[in-house]
Amino acid sequence: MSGYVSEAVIRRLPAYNRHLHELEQEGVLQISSQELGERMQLTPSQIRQDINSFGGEGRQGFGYQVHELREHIRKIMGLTQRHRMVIIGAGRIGNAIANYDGFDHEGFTTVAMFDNDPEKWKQNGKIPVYDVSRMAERLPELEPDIAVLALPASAAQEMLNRLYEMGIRAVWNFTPVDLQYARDVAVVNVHMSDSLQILSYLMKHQND
Amino acid sequence: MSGYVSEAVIRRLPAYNRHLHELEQEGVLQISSQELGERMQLTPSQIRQDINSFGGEGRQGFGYQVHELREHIRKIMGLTQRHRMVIIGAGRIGNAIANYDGFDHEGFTTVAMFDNDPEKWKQNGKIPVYDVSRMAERLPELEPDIAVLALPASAAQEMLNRLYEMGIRAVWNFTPVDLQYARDVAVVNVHMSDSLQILSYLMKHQND
DNA sequence: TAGATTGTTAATCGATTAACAATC
DNA sequence: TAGATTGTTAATCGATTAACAATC
Repeated sequence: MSGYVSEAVIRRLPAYNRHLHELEQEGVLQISSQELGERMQLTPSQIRQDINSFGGEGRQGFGYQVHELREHIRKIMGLTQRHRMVIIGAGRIGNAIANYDGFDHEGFTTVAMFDNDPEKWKQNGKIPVYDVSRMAERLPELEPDIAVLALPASAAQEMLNRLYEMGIRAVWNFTPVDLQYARDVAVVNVHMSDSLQILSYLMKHQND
Repeated sequence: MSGYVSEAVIRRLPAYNRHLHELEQEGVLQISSQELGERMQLTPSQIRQDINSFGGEGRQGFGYQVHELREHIRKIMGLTQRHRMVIIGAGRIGNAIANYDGFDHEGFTTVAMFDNDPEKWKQNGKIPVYDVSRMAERLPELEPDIAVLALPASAAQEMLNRLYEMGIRAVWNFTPVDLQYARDVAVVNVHMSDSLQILSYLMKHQND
């Protein structure tokens, strides 16, 4: 039965999606919680708990239909519809995201970028780069549902506030800032420095 | 007393470091678990439990010395020493990492990149790009302690194996692959697609 | 049907929060 | 000293694991 999906499960959903996709490509049609667990390094018990919590269905004695289960996951994750992203900041990170084909392939299209440097106001491959001060005019026609923050940390919070006023309710944050936001906004952080610091910690404590 | 530091605490360490750094820059000398908790969106209780678990010390009636606490955290995270990184893959992601000044500033220097495209075997700003097939010859003089995987997913696992043979014991993985590795290797993943998919999930379930 | 594996309840484990005595 | 806030123990909460009856 599909009830409350815990944060812990939500964080694992992309891994389920990824592993089931791999299985599909290998031509595997059906898999038990035992086998999937070995692959994903989770216990069979946890696999079954997880799948039940988000309403996936298996068949006693057989296991789970790979394709059916993946489609169910894609549906509840909102991956069956396309998303339109605007990237705020056309620096290294902004451009790396804009040019990474993978996201487009997974349903996330970058429709425009914004920067305050006039040098950058030009077509960048398929993606136009606009003046960030003209964002309010541009957004209605662009119809983005996600904004990507790839600008200096010092400008991040105020930009989020502006984006909120313009109707943006989902933000993918690449700045090393813990943003403050209303409860009706979804924010996911990619704190790369944090992740590198964790690696440093693990290196130092490998033998503990 | 400094005992076992849980995974959950390790994941929060970079945020402590970041917030204490901000406080230092604001000229704040001392802070209570109450105030720090408000800032970091954690309960005072958790702050005290966390700090005690990694051996930080406060003073009853006063709170924690900001600078002293941060230095303690930097020390146990291994951030007081420099790290030398090699980036495997000189594509968009590899270059974005190489050229992001922030990491260098925090003690992580990129000493070289490797790629299999001869077009890219040249000096890239301050960073040389070498032939990936010559990695074994190059690594001894470069003395890296971290390898960054920024190459196609299909090549990631084998590259990790090769790097292990060459003595690398810390890997920062940007490929969308769950790698298999020996217990004496530290691996931290930056699964950007996963993070974007989680955003998609949150957008869809904002009103649940 | 018999065997396998799910769905689900119960037990365990770990992390967070609460409470308060210790002490600066 | 009195007030404030830590350090630490106990209580609670949530997530993971184990167990097993249901059932394909």
